[in-house]
Amino acid sequence: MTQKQEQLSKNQQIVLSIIEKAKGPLKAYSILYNVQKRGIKAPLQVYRALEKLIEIGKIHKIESKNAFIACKNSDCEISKATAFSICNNCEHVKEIKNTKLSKYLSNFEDNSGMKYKKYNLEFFGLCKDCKLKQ
Amino acid sequence: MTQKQEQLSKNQQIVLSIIEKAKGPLKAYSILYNVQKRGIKAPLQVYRALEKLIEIGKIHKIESKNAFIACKNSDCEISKATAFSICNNCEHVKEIKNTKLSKYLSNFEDNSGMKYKKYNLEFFGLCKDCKLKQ
DNA sequence: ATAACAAACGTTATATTATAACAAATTAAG
DNA sequence: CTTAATTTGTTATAATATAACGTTTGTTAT
Repeated sequence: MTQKQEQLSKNQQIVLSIIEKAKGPLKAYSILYNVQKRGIKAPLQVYRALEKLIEIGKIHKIESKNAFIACKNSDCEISKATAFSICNNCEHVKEIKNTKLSKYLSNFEDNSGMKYKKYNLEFFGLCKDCKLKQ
Repeated sequence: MTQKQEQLSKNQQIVLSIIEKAKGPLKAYSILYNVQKRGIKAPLQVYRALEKLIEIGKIHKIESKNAFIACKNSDCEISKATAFSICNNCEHVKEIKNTKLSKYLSNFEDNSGMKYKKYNLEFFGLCKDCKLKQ
């Protein structure tokens, strides 16, 4: 009856719920500030939860922002392949769910014939709202 | 006779030459350590040079590593569109120069019809050498 | 040449992001 | 139960990056 560990620990649940409620990506120390009333006192407790949540694909790190966002993409295979659009003006971040793109990148071979299972792609531009306003 | 500023400043030259000589991406503080004999004493002097060099496309930042690498890709238009392969084992980083890929990504439209001029893509895997050794 | 402006510099201090190290508590599985 | 693995709590500190200030240098137009 070997059962995969599916249950998140208390700290992991707390951190995940904050990130899922947020409208956009959150920084680690902003998460820390938000969870101090719930008993998490130290950065490391947050970073440990983040690490685990990334590992199991519940959240992603936006590298260019050092911020963390919930995964909205049910079929991203344990977060190995991620793509985001980032607005240069309002900083809005959206995960891109596009089968053609992910297939293209997963099958991409570089000039030496090498393939890569894991990638992270960040697009930058103006989101629709910001484009209109300018 | 309006002339574009092409000449790099002293600090910019120093920082660039260190990065160009390196085999792989360098961290800011490692650059700082390397240039202290040449009169650059403070982090900010390095970061300012890095910022400028990125702006003019001479170097790129590898976001997942917080490290900086010289641009080998003469036609990457002022560093707006970058792609790298990163070895998970030996940490070797290579800029990917692939016209099909860059065209594909530059022309990519997300599900809302939005296009992006700027992107950064980081592929992760095992480089050839590391693959053989395992 | 020189005034006016922009870019780069030097310096100190500090903010932000992330991990090391260690012991205790909790949880899962045999 | 008990062993192993994971998670926790805690303190300290490492690594990465920017703010704010005044000065110096370089460029452009007159």
